[in-house]
Amino acid sequence: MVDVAKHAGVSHQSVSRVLNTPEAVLPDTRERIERSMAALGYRRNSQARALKTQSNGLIGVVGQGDTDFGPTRMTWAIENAARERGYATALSVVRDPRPETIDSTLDFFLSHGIDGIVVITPVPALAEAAKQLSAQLPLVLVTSGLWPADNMNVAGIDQELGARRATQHLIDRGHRSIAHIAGPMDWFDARGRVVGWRQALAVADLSAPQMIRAGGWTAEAGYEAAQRLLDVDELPDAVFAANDFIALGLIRALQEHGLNVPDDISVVGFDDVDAAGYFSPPLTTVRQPFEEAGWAALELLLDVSDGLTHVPNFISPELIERGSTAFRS
Amino acid sequence: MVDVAKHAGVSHQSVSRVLNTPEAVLPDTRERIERSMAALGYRRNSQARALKTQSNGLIGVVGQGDTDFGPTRMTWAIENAARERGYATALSVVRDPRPETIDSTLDFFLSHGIDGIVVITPVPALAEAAKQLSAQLPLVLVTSGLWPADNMNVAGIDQELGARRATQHLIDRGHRSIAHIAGPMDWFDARGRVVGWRQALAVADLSAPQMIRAGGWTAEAGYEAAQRLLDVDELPDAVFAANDFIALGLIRALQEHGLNVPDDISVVGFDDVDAAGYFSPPLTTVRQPFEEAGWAALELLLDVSDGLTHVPNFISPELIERGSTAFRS
DNA sequence: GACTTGAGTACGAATATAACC
DNA sequence: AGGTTATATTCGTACTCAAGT
Repeated sequence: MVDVAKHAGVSHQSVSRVLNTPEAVLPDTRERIERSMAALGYRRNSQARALKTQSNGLIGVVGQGDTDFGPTRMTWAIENAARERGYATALSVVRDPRPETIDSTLDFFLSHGIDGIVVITPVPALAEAAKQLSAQLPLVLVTSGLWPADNMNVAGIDQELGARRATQHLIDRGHRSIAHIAGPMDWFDARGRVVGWRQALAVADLSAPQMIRAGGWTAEAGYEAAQRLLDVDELPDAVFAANDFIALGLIRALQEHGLNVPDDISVVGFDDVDAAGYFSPPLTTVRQPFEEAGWAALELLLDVSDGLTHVPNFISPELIERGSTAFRS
Repeated sequence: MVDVAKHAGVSHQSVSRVLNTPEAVLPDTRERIERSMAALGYRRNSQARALKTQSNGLIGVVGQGDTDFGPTRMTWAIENAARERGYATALSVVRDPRPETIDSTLDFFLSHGIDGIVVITPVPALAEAAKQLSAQLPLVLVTSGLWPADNMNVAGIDQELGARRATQHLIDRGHRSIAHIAGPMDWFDARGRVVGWRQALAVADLSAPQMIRAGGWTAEAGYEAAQRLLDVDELPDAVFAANDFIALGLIRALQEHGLNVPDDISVVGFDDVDAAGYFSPPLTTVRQPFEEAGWAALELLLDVSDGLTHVPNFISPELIERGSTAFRS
């Protein structure tokens, strides 16, 4: 910056002004300075700027787990939104949800001078840790509507609504006995989907026949859970699976039992993963609007940084009908 | 830091020494300073540190595209390796590979004071842009072995070897006519797998019957490509699909044509996605060691930062045998 | 002389205050 | 006086160099 000032024959203060309040500099002076900047290939040092302004244009995203579909997509969406707004995105993945691991992760972020954090928190452990941190810096939680938002800023996708839509879709097709294979119940998403399923059944005056808990979000867990579903005497008309991969494992188990999907039993998934349209049969599922939710989370974070408060913002998912659901004969 | 110094009754320089060269300070002085730090809840300001040291502990990872399996997993793996080494990971996703988009992305990174960049570059466009940048800061390319590594530091997974193993697996089971559905040919990975396939066939003295090009990495693209495969008179014994989702679309198309997998035709995929074991039939595929490759990339980057040069490091993938391949009757 | 500590300054941009026309 | 530009100082850390034991 001093170099530029020297080159343009002005003081470094004028150069700074061109960068920050260009309207307070005479057009010809400004132009001369701008030419000098271009000539010297000047680029503003972000470290020095960060030191002075107490802000380095870095947003942290804390995620969990490996390659779970939802969190991954959400991370990408937030990165996209952040970049549009001129922020870089720092990533931190919590591999195992023990308190000390989480603390060290958040601490790691804190010590790297982050302007704000978006915590994608599928499980309570992360949410609790985030709660403590929210006193220290702007923080937004991305999770389902189930989290008791006491003083926390939350954005996300309305899991209950998605589950209601999935269940209602089955009800509309004449199914009366609609089971649910839930995801890992420590996940907010899993709980939200259970609640939505129950709500839809209650509104239609149907009882909730069975709920099987899958041990994970994978096809393997779905397959295993399906074995337990098949163990009972009376099979349901339809099953709402907590995600697409669980649905995939379920379908496989059903087929191995000589059951046809959707003729004997309808199946709905959740997520709309890329391959869902090419399962056998193509899977009816619920698509989550991650891009939109990512935007919402970032806007919320920026508002929080500015000291504004906000109402939680939950985006609505959409049902995608394919071949795994049919009218009950 | 001055506060800590005042509290401990020493100069700020001694405090700095405790942080950077603790052995150069007397144990009791050090202890007193450490107590003061704890008492005041002192934490070192990373912005100021970055300004002085010209390094802020930030590694950039530039990725491409949306949620393609490989790049995503690789990103996660690098983040993991970086954190173990004390670096934060900044993420930047290039959505469309036009030169100006790429330049602005890399520029964005540069202006955020990054110590080094890992570019996960599946396509030439990104690789070219990265090449120019490598003069300005430590940079490592993650890609397949196909990239002509002229002066570039490259790490990755050996795509050709993986493809050879997949093809050899089919050859070992008595297949003689082994087709390939390739991924998008602008991807290095896609090209590497084609080369590996051809190599294995050549070694076994078999001709390469057909290569169909899929328009993407999705099941949809695989399904569409399979239609073209089925259009010709003579069907192959087996198909090596460029990834698992293409294989999924292919299998679906084959089944719609009344063909049984693996009895009529064997199929091998690539990636070993979570659901692969629950396709119908469970998919034989090639598993890529992303964690290991992520480590390799980061180590390479740190070496490059230290001015060392390195030989390219390509990790070997592994074949996972499941039910989609059988011996030729 | 070996070792420990302190004073002073640089990093590069932002800004309050003063000087200029 | 009002609009521009310049001077001087600040942010928090690291590090050189000198002083003290």
